[in-house]
Amino acid sequence: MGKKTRMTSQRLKILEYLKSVKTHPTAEVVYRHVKKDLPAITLATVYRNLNLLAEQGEILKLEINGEFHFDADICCHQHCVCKKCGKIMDMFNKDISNYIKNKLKTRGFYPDCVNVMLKGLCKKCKGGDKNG
Amino acid sequence: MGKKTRMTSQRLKILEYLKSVKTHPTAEVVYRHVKKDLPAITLATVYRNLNLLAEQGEILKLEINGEFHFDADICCHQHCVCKKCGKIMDMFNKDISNYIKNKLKTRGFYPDCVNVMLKGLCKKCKGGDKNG
DNA sequence: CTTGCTGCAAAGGTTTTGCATTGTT
DNA sequence: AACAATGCAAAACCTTTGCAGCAAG
Repeated sequence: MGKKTRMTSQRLKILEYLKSVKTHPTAEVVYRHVKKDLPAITLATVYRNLNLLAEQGEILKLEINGEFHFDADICCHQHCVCKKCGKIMDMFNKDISNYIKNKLKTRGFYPDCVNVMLKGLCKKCKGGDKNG
Repeated sequence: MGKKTRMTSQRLKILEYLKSVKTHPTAEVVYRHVKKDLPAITLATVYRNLNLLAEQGEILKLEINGEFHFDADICCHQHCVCKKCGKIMDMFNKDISNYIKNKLKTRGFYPDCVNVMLKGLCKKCKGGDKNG
């Protein structure tokens, strides 16, 4: 049985904000937005809630370029990260995730989550990149 | 054309060490091992070299649990990370990588690297985990 | 010789933590 | 009334950077 938790205004706002965007924000960005409605909130509280929500499986915690990013979309999808501008894009390809799960003859590993991350260039950066 | 670099004893040792192990060490771990042969080397030098080698595509830089890990095996493979003990295992499944590459109809993203990471429990931790 | 690389030390940035207080349940 | 969660401040942590001297080419 999971640890007992309480629903606070802070936690609710953080989750609502995350669910309202598709941008995979960092804790700092979540903090800046949530602070508009809850001026007294601190970054520490944001971190604590994001980590707790991630532990509970309510949100995803992604590691990108040395920072944690958070995503309220916990359905199977992939992430594309532009090496130049840092933009993070979602890619919804059920086939890929299903294929990986079916292929999993890992003999000795029991996965509960499959993370697919593509690094490269977005359309805009590819277009302007005459050297790459 | 790539930036001009020099092969130093430090860089060579770091690369040799990475190629000799299958453990995906952090910079700190690389530092501790390389220091045995090069007592004067500093952590800063290790970081600089690891980042340089990664930029040149000679090694992989992985983000796992808030730290960077390095891997001299640049062939297509996947990583399994145990959520309990932190162990990182390789999984060599050419099919998965090929499948992803073939499926990539990303319309507006130009990937040059596909990163597949599985999180879950290793055999040992699964065995001893009566609550999971 | 040139200039890329090193060691050293210090700084930078993100994330976590201790503690007294607050607020859910 | 319990005790989970908060705000505040400080710490912890990993990684990067400035600089003067060193060394690979």
